Amino acid sequence: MELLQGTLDMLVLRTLRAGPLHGYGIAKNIRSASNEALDIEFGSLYPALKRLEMKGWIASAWETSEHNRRAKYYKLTAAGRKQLLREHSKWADFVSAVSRIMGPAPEVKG
Amino acid sequence: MELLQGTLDMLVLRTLRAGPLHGYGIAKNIRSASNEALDIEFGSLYPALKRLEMKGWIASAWETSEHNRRAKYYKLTAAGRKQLLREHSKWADFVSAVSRIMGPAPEVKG
DNA sequence: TTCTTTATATAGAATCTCTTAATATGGAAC
DNA sequence: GTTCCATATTAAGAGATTCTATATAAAGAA
Repeated sequence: MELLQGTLDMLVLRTLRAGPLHGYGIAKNIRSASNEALDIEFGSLYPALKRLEMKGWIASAWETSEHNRRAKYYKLTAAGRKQLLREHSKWADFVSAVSRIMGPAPEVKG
Repeated sequence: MELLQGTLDMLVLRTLRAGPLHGYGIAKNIRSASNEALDIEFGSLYPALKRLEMKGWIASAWETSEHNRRAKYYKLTAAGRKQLLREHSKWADFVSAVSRIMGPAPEVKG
């Protein structure tokens, strides 16, 4: 599923709240946590991780993965934690505003 | 407020469901219907209207507005109505998937 | 005649996501 | 040993949408 622009960063930060994880793991985590509804493309994810690190919201370190491969582990910084709160709150406001206009979702068609 | 990419078209279609309206009116309508939360920029709206018309989801005609000015009135086509259903349903699915991951919105800070 | 509101349009920048492809290694299967 | 699959990262380029800024124009009020 294509993501709406702007949600990826938030989803990544939220996923890292549970602890450090490498890129591949983040993507798998989001995918399974959403019941396969959200499929993160690596071509979107890695630029996003770079972005988030440049902004100081996550920090990275090379380590060995649980499958004995080298992998870059990312973890939330204190600033990232605050950013996550801001983004979550903003997202909730946005969804609420859009829902006010859209009304109840249409019936699922056979 | 910045819109998430992809929601503008849906909001426009939804607004036109109530009847034909010109661009300026659509923007004002969305703004007030969202309690001033969603502020549509004209630089986003007019390209969107062009896009929607090219796709056959809306049709336009020049008329005289309620303030006696020339204005281009847009109305939903049958295809636009179907498209609106699709987009609304997809939006609901997306919000549901993201919410599953994000959990409850954070408390509002003073 | 000046200001505010109504009304449309376009160019260009900024941003994000997606497609595609390249690279590399560990472990299992054969 | 070598082939295949899952794991893991990276980068280039395209595509799409939104935003900033600007130009134009006319009705009506002051």
